[in-house]
Amino acid sequence: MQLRNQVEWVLHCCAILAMLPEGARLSTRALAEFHGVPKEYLSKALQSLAQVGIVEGSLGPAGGYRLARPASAISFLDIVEAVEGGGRSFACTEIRCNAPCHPPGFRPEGPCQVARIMWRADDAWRRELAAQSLSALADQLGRELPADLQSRTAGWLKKRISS
Amino acid sequence: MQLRNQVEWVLHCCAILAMLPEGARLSTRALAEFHGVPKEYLSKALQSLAQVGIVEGSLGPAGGYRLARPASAISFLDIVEAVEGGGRSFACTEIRCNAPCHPPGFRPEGPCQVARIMWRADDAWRRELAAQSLSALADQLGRELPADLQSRTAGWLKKRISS
DNA sequence: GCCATAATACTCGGATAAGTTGTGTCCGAGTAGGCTAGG
DNA sequence: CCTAGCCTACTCGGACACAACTTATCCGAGTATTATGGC
Repeated sequence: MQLRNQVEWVLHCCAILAMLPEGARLSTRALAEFHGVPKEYLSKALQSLAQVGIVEGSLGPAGGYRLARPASAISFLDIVEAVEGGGRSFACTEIRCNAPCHPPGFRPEGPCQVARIMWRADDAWRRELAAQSLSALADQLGRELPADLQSRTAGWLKKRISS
Repeated sequence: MQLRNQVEWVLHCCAILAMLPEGARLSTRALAEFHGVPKEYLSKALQSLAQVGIVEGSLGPAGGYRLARPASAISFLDIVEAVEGGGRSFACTEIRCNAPCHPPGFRPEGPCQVARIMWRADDAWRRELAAQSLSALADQLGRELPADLQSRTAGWLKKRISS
């Protein structure tokens, strides 16, 4: 059970976007260069974010992406689910109905006991991610990153910011 | 992020094994027929369980699998990790080091802030699964399953039990 | 100087393809219990 | 009745095949900004 690497990419991209000045945009190319990942594939991941309204793209030169809502209103879960899809990690196929000693077409009421436990763990995972906002990540990065690195990064970004 | 269907299969198999009388074995074929899944592929999953000592197989006729330790000492996490592997769901490739404004070969101290949050969610998932034992599942099944279904199942199993 | 047009830089979406993983099948080797035949 | 050898049923492990998914790459269409050229 592995998450795609796109998840890592967009989380870092969102972190960058969250630290940008209000309204500033960054192009897919700039984000891809900054993280050293293929531009066109990253673009697909960012499109997924745009589709669910986490991020907002604009066309033309000086176009690019910016957060569609304040970073405090975007959770890790929002981002992960945008890329990875919202389904549960455990899919119950109701194999308990296949027992040859059961009458054919038998359907027990209530969800499978095994699935219930797996889903509860899944919910715990989701709760944890839902509790983490992008702004909290940005704050933490601002606190933990060495000052010289922050200023060098800010300088590099300033050259690539559109509008 | 989907778990394999093998996970569902072995969880149900373990539930059956946990409800068997002390020392009784059940062959892969019986388990596969009971759940309506391909015998040979299920066999691979059971081998994974045997490798980590959750289950114990024996050769020859009247051979088959039984739990290698009491059901109360087997957690859902044990079973899931046996099949799915113990790695984390989020793999951090340290793309924060790729920024072109950083000195080449730059390695920050401490784990990536993004990864820390993802790993915390992962830990919550693991904790939840580790807290659920096989015996708890067996108890719940004994309580919730209609009595007639239980006796029909018990009768079917009795014919297939070895030794 | 002003407007129309062209060039540019970006997003969007589809097509394609290689690599990896999940899913399933097949078969031979090894092992242990049961059955049969010969003493 | 006893024992040796065969048969059967099972696990184990490897090899193989197919499908789905991941991870890209490429290209054309659409759009908005900028640059250019004619008036």
